[in-house]
Amino acid sequence: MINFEKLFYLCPGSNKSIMKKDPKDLSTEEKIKAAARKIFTQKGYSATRTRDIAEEAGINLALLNYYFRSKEKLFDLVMLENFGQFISGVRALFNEKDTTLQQKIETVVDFYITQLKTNPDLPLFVLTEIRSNPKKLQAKGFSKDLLAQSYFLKQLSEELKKQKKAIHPLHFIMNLFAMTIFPFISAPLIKTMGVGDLEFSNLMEERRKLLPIWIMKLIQEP
Amino acid sequence: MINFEKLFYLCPGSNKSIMKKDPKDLSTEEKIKAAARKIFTQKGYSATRTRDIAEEAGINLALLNYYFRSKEKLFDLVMLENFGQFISGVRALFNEKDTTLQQKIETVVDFYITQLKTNPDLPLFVLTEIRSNPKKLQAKGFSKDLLAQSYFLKQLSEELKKQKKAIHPLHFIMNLFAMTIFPFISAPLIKTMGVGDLEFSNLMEERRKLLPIWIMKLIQEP
DNA sequence: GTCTATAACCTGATAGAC
DNA sequence: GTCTATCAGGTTATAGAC
Repeated sequence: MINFEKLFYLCPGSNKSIMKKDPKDLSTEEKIKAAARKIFTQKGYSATRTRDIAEEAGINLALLNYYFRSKEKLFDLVMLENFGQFISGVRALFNEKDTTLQQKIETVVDFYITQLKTNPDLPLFVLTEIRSNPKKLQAKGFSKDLLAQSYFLKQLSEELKKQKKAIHPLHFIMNLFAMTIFPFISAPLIKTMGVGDLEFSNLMEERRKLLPIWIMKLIQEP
Repeated sequence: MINFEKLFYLCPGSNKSIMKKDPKDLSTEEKIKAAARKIFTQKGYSATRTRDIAEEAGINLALLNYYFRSKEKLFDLVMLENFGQFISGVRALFNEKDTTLQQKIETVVDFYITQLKTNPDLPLFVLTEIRSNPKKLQAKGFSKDLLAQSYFLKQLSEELKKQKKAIHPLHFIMNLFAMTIFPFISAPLIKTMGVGDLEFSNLMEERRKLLPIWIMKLIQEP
């Protein structure tokens, strides 16, 4: 077993990164940020009105500007934290030296499924905002060597070489994230086809165990 | 080989469903619709200003309301066409009686990869709008029996039974669409990691061949 | 720090001339 | 059918009292 818990604490804005507090104990600033986070993530930048955030936070509209100056500044803050929560936790994991490839895959699947069960709106938010503003990625220090220099990629490449597979390792990384994240993104569609909330949740629990097996099988078998 | 081309013609709004015309030959109404389609799909409902659509169409703002009465009416039109393009084509395919499971999977992969190469913004648009307005789905006649009653599901279930796998068939359908669509959704992220446009395109071509093999392997092997 | 009131701006929609 | 000019409504941001 590896340091699974650690991932959560690495995520800025994670539920687990702050001690749980009674909403009444949060400072006004924190209340606004929490409300903004919730509504921005759900509806995106343009569809969110600062009035809604103020109401959700239980404070006055003017206070929002008092603390954060503008809607955009507040958004940038939330956006960076959401993005961090979505991806930064993986950075540390990718460079663990003392875990196998399979263990890393198990951890990624486990981490995201847990994360997305409580925060299903995150991927659509992150992907939409990245598309409409790719610059802010690099500002966050996100660059090509996050993956390229990672120990994870090294392990994966070696495994592929061992199997004599001349397939780009990126294919398997895409498969990993696709199979893990996509079901949550398309949940509204899946639920339209007669899958209830409980059944959906159960399916995701099954995937927690199935995905690592499947992904390893694609990597290892001829 | 099956009727692959047919799928395109079943898609309202598909590039292939209209003869290609010089933009100058399009009627004003068509020009507005095309512009609206482009900008709505790229930026979503709220972030789109009717002024932008008018400019893109090369006409005046007032004309937009003259032809379509309101922003929302225009959007609904585009939304239904986009949604149709994204999913309706599959309906017919799912009920072909004379193709094998594997052939259907090959066709779905082929269809979506071709579709998404020219229209990569479609999935994020469709998924975002479905989440914020699930009702419009049923209005379009989309219901649980699209999949539940399909011949595709029947074939898949039988194959699983033959392999004595007690795994919900939905898992494999999720895998199919996830592995096909997700790479396009996350393209901006992938390109940040040093993958150029050409390399990305090549990777997708490789997936056209690899995905059916992988998906069948997961279904068939123990 | 927090509120009310209001300024400044933006956006969708329409009136009316051509 | 197409345009210019403008209205009506809503949104962000600020001024100023407490």
